[in-house]
Amino acid sequence: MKKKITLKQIARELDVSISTVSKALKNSKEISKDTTEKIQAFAKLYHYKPNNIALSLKNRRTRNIGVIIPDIVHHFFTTVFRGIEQYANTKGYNVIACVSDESFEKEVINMELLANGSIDGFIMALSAETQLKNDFHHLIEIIDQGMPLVLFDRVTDEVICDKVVINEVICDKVVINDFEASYMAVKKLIENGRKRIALITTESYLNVSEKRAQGYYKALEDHDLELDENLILRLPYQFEDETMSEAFFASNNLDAVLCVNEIFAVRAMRIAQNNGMKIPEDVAFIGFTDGILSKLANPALTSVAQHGERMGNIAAKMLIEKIERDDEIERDDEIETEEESFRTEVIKATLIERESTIN
Amino acid sequence: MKKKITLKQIARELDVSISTVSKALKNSKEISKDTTEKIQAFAKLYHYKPNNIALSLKNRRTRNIGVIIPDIVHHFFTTVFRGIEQYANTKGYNVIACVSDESFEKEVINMELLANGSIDGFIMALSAETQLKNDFHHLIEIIDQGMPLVLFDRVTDEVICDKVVINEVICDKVVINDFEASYMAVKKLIENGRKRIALITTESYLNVSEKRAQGYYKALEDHDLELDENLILRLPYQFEDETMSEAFFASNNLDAVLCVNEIFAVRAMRIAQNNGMKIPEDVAFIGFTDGILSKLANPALTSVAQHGERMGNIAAKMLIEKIERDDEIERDDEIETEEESFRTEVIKATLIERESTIN
DNA sequence: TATTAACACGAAACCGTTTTCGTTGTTGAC
DNA sequence: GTCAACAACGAAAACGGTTTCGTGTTAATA
Repeated sequence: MKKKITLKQIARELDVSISTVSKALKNSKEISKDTTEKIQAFAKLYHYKPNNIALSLKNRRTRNIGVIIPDIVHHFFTTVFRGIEQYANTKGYNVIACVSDESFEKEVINMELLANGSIDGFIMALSAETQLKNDFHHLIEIIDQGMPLVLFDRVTDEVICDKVVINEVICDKVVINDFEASYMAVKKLIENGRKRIALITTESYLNVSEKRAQGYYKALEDHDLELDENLILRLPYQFEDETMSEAFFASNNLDAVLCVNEIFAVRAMRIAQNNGMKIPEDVAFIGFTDGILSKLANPALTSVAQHGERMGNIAAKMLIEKIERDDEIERDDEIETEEESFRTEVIKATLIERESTIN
Repeated sequence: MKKKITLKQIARELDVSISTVSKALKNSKEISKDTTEKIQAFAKLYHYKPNNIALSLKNRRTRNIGVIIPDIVHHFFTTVFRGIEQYANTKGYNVIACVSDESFEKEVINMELLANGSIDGFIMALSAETQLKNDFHHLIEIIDQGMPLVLFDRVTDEVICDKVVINEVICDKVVINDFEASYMAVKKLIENGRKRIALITTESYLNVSEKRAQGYYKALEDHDLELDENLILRLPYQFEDETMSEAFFASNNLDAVLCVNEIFAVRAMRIAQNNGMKIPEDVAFIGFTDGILSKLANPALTSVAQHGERMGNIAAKMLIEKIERDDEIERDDEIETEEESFRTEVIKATLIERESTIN
């Protein structure tokens, strides 16, 4: 077992100084050709690689980015994660992953842990509990420390106070146009002749669910369909099948269902089928999150693609740009504080039509 | 924007030395009560937290563990990941995630990157390409450097040469009993009266698929069923639906199918159903990986649970134990080199019976 | 021949901690 | 009054690099 070799050891072995070794390995022209070759040969032989930790300390940059997501066994989040990882890797960054498990406390703890030097910036989606509590002090603190932060999907909303937008959490964001996507989906159903369109959603503190519900309301309204509260089913985020009663399908005479995620949709389809309904003849289904479930469901589910991978790419791009811009500013002696700007990138969702709506 | 405060700044501000601050914050009795209180109050006020990078450099321990998996948008791997993350967090470790994307090269690059000080140990599942090439020099190098390594699921096999076990990659491993699980699944089908049992698997370089195939062979043999090559379908890992021909189901008169993963199973079920076959009356299905697809398929899929979360827990436990044991040894002056021991932990898979086999 | 520039290298500071080993100043014992 | 013991603190090394700024040697120039 040979531990990794250091500059110091190379220096001692070749009887030169540490600085000489360091310079030689970077092909500095300060060092003679002979010495350089000798050192490089030796370094290669012993597989010398500079120690990342030492570099991080020196440069005050880790080339790590922290990603905090509510759940890892979750198609959409992993898709975003993949997008982040992909982009980050091409730029020479590593990803440190933490899972908040939908818990406020774990989110806070994880952030504090990572914020103490381990990473150069955060990309995260808020936990359900955080959204419920509406407590963002940990985010604000992070931002205050000058640590770049990008929120995606589950972001904080603008807080409007006396007609003034007071958005406490000022940072870059990446979202999809949930409202419009939902609106278009419902519009599509209406155009297909559906009249009794149900909505299956989560309890409403989840930001995205709420926006999707809003799109649903607006679409109904714009097409002169009455909003029937009986057609709206609000389920806990993690629910058991019994919660979704067959009665909902049997008694409501519904002919279409919009679900805020694909799991709800696939479960609902099963219950409807068991209830003797034909899909899409009797009832059409549209879900959100175009994941593997949508593709492999029977019938295949029409679904709103959220383009998670692209979202991840963009989030990573925004973060890394900010990190490297900060880097430059720090190097510049001229402290020309160009006003920081924060963007909210909106990705357009697209409806993938499959068997559950096409007849 | 206030950057994080350091010991040095506290020291300057309070007009004491850095060492005094450091000691005071750890309640060293070397420092007077007065000074200690003053320093702690100041530190608290400015939210002082020690810099992880500096600590890592000093302690030569990062409290990070590197996880390399072939794919992140993958139910089983994310389950394991969750298990790793869970356990690691309780022990104060963070997880750095890298995705090899089933590519040998990316696997090597990621490992080299992480191995230079960023982490204290690896947990990984081999990429498909790595298994195909049978090239493990990167693993051996890592082990040689004294970096703890735990393989899970996709592990290296023992290489047997002249009746001597030459397993080049000597490290801890966590696997499930693929052979037995497959055997039991087929046995169950046979006991249910199935006689023409098909196997849908991947191309055979994937270690686990091969073991599952072996279990299938053995079960047939032990129950005096002939092995019919026509009943075995080998598909590329990522395949299009067209590859899985309806002819396979139509012409083979089969009455049961064992699939090495749930995606294959769900797709196969669809094709069979489209072919007019009733599940489970005409044909029964069993898949591997008891994921969300199995639960939500229609009919629900009987599936071999691989207990990914437990696997992750155990892998993390094994790794962290090794890391901390190394730690102790390093601290010990007595260099009593107790022979290193490596374990292969086998997790027992369990068959979750659902509608696709029960009639 | 004296000056100087180029060359090749080393010393030391620095990143932010921890920790060992002094170094003071005070107190108590003899 | 001397000495040891102790309390309270600081200096410095170490972790593994990078980088600035010398410094000594040689060769070219005036």
